[in-house]
Amino acid sequence: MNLKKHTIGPIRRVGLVDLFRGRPGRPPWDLLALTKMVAQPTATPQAIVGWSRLKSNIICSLYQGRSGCASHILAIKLMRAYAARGKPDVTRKVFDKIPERNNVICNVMIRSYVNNHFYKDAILMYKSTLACGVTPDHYTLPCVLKACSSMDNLRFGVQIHCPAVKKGLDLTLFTGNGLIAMYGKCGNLVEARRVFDEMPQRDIVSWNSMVAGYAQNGRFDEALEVCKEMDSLGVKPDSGTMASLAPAVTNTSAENVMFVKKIFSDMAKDELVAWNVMIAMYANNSMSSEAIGLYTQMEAHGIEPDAITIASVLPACGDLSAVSLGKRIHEYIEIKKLRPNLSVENALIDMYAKCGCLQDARKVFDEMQIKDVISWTSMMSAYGRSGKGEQAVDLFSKMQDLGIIPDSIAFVSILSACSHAGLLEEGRNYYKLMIEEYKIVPRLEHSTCMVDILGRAGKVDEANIHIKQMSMEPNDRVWGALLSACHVYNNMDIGVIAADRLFQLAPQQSGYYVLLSNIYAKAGRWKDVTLFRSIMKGRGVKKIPAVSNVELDDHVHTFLAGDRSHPQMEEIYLELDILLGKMKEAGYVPKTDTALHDVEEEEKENHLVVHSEKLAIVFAIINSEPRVPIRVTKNLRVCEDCHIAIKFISKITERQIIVRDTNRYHHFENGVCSCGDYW
DNA sequence: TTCTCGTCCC
Repeated sequence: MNLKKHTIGPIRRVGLVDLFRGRPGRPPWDLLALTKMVAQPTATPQAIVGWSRLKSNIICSLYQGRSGCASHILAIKLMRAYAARGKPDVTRKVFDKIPERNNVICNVMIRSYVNNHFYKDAILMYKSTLACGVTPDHYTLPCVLKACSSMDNLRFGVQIHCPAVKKGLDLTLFTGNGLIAMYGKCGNLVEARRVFDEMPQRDIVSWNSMVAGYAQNGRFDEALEVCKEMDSLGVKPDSGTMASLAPAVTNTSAENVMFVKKIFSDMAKDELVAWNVMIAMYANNSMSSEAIGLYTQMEAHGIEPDAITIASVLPACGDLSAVSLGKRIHEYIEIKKLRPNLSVENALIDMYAKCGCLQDARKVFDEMQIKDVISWTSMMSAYGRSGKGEQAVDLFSKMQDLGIIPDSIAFVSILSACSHAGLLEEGRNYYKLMIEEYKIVPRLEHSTCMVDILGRAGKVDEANIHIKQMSMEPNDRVWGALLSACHVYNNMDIGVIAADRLFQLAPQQSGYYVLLSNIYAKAGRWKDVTLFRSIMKGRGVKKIPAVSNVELDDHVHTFLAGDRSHPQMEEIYLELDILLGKMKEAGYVPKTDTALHDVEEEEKENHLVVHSEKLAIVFAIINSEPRVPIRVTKNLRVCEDCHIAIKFISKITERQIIVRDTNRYHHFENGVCSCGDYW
């Protein structure tokens, strides 16, 4: 519709109102059309402005000397239009001008507040309507209950329950569902279940609310149980069921993932939410390739991704260093104008950071109109992982200057940045600041960072003391950090203590056996190394196979150590041989003392040559244009020999090589690594 | 009218 046809000059305005007056019982059709247009998400700013100019007089005129159904219809439309555009304050202005209010108008006002997350105002409005003698009905209560659950306000929720029972509304579908959701969200699952059980009729939302209640409170088995109960009663789960279940299936068993996958596969694939939940579930269960695969399928299905899809799939791109897909998604965000959106932008920063594209991450960060503590944290950890501790420290003070309060995770980020950059004093200060200024109780993650900071700086004894002074029981990561320090600084005494604890806490983690074996290997105690290998075998511990990923043309290629399965393998090994020759000419000496096995030097050298990251890098060299940076992601820490070797490779081939291991980033360029050989 | 999905650290 063209706004020009509805000129909104003063003359026309009087005309409209006159038209209305002349036809009691019917609102002027073109005004209604205008209202509808303003309510559309596609309404232009001009339309809104035009409408605003109308609104100041229109309501007064409408109600002049009359009150009636027609005036109410128009007023309600106007209120809804403003609420839909996120302006509950303007809605309220319209509301205040209405002389006689019935419960429909009050309901609309309350809902405007709730839908715009103004929960306190919604509850205040509810109270004042009660005071005015307007009685709440089966439209009012679900809405007010939603406000209670969003605020975690169990006390007021219970106060709603009483009048609901008096009127028998608790047995109606919508109010009953609202009660279940409220009790569930507020953690009173017994009461939620009671309401659920007493409802004479239930629908899919009742079931979903019940599932959500258990899932949100960490009672995952019960959430799954309710799903199975539905199934046995022939109630078909829908996309809402999947969404409700989502909190229950992050970091969960393969079995649970399969369960949700089954629900998804039995369902019509036309609902965005279902896809979003599936993608998020894959991403949250370290199934990044599956997440990306499903995203591609979704596009093929013609379903348009929204901001939530994007925020769910980007971490998977980051995880696999799939930067070309990440960039494509970035373009999509710009095309669909999904920015500004905090979650999307924060996810973008993280994706670029994990792909080693610091500048791109920083660009997104700088362009953001509003930044929250997560944005700052993401950017700090981006610098941290790349060994740019000073920049992280710099950001931390800027964040403080802006009055943004760092939370527990922000401190994990900055501490971890300090550890990667070897900033011992800064790390100590931040730890102190966190406890003394911000009154944050240190979590295991903070201690892990502190042990890491102390340990990497060679203060192995002090790190050991830190562990002894912890108020919480140290976990395997804390001991693992200490063991790594012992490995770097050849501290066998403390290393054995740490390893001893680790073998109790995480007997299946091969990495720790390898570290301790390597400490023995460095000391030439091959008997102990052999002993450990037999202990590992005896306990059924398997070495996690080293895997390196490298992206080429939107496709992720995976290499195992000693891999010969890749179709281009012959070419890769040939090229590797040539490269090795050049490297040795340039002064490369394989560093063999960290190899686990007690074998002859030459044989050890062969083991090292075929480490997965070397294969991945050579593959990328063969298949990509000169000077294009190579990005490799590894599932374990990069070993000392590979680190030395890649420095040579970066110089010989004049390539930037960016390797991400489990701990951090290594930007290799012209024979130098960004970590300064400190990792 | 009611339910439900996303971002940072280890």
